[in-house]
Amino acid sequence: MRSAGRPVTIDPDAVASLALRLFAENGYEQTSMEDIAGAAGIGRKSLYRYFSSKAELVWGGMEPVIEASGLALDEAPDGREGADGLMTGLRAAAVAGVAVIPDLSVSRGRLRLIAEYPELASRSYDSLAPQRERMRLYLAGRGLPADSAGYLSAAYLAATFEAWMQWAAGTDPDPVPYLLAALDVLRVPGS
Amino acid sequence: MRSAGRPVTIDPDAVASLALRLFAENGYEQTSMEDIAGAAGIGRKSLYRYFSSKAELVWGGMEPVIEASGLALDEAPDGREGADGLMTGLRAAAVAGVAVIPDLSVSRGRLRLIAEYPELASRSYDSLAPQRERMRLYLAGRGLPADSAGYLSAAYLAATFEAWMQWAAGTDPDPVPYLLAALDVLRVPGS
DNA sequence: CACTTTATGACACGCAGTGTCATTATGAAA
DNA sequence: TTTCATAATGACACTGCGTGTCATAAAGTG
Repeated sequence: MRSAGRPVTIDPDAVASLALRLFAENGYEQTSMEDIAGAAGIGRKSLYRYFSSKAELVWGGMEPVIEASGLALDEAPDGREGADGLMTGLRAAAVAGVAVIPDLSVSRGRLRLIAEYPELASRSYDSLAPQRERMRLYLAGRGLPADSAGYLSAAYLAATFEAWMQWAAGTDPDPVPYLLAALDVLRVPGS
Repeated sequence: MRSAGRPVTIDPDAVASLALRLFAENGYEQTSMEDIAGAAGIGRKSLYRYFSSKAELVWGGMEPVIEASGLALDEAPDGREGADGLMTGLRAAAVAGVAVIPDLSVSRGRLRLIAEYPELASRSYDSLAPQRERMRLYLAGRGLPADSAGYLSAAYLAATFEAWMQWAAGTDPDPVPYLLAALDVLRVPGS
């Protein structure tokens, strides 16, 4: 319900896109927030209003993917289906993220940047934390012991993240085979 | 072969121990590097000579554990033993780290601090990177396809890290059962 | 007693991230 | 049109991490 006030004039997507280009050209660490703000024609403080951190400029674009993956979990059948059913749910969640990516080459650029700078890669732990919790609840809600659910969701996220990294490093158009191969290293305990 | 020069007067272990105490008392972010240096009776620059970052004060103490785990991999039998043999190697590596910990309660303190501050937890990705690479080579050197080795080592580290977190959150003296339970979510693909 | 080596810390700098506050642009109401 | 409320904007200042430089002090060696 916006009724009054100055409307938004900054396009966050355009700014993130610009930042990504600057990072690719001059390097992530060599590009300061002030550089980005200057190139975008806005002030540094305004930049921080849309992106809470420098890393957010890179990771922000991955959020729809993560969100879609979480939604797929919620929509999975909620009966007790056993270990095979759980693995099917994990596969569905992993693959669901791919569908919402408008331009795979942009995501590849993001992920390559993340792979190149440890500072960005380590942020995967934070960026994927909500998804880890969601996965944990999904598994625990289907009969998996609480501790196993925690271990499996942690392993799931690490494996799928590695799959995305592997895909980004190459030139294959489709990330799905990478994701499915990554899930092959997982196992639902007690089955 | 040190022949001349002023000998070391700073005890890094004592400084890290002091820092850990300050972090626990006043909070990690509320304790600046200058606070720590002041409490230790040294200068800020000298503090940085022994610890390359604030996080290093916390994570540094975990390095012997990680190193011991890596050594266990090198010492594992190097024949082609199949999937069961590989899992045995992983278990040996995970458990080997426990043996070198002089005082479990200190490690518990470290890990609780890491669990409390996302900034520290996300650093696990960097701190465990050498171990991830070692594990990858171990697996790839025993017949596992290169991509599977990458996925499995990523999942292994995430699961065992989560196991350490779970152990640290509780009061059980022995972390080994947590580690073994975590490895139950892993699987050697193609078997 | 020189001499060499090395720890030490004072000083300064760049940059991330945060807070405050005055200014400006806009739509809505009078 | 004028006034008013809303919200974006950016100027300024500040804390703290991490880095670099450089002069000084404390030891062992010849």
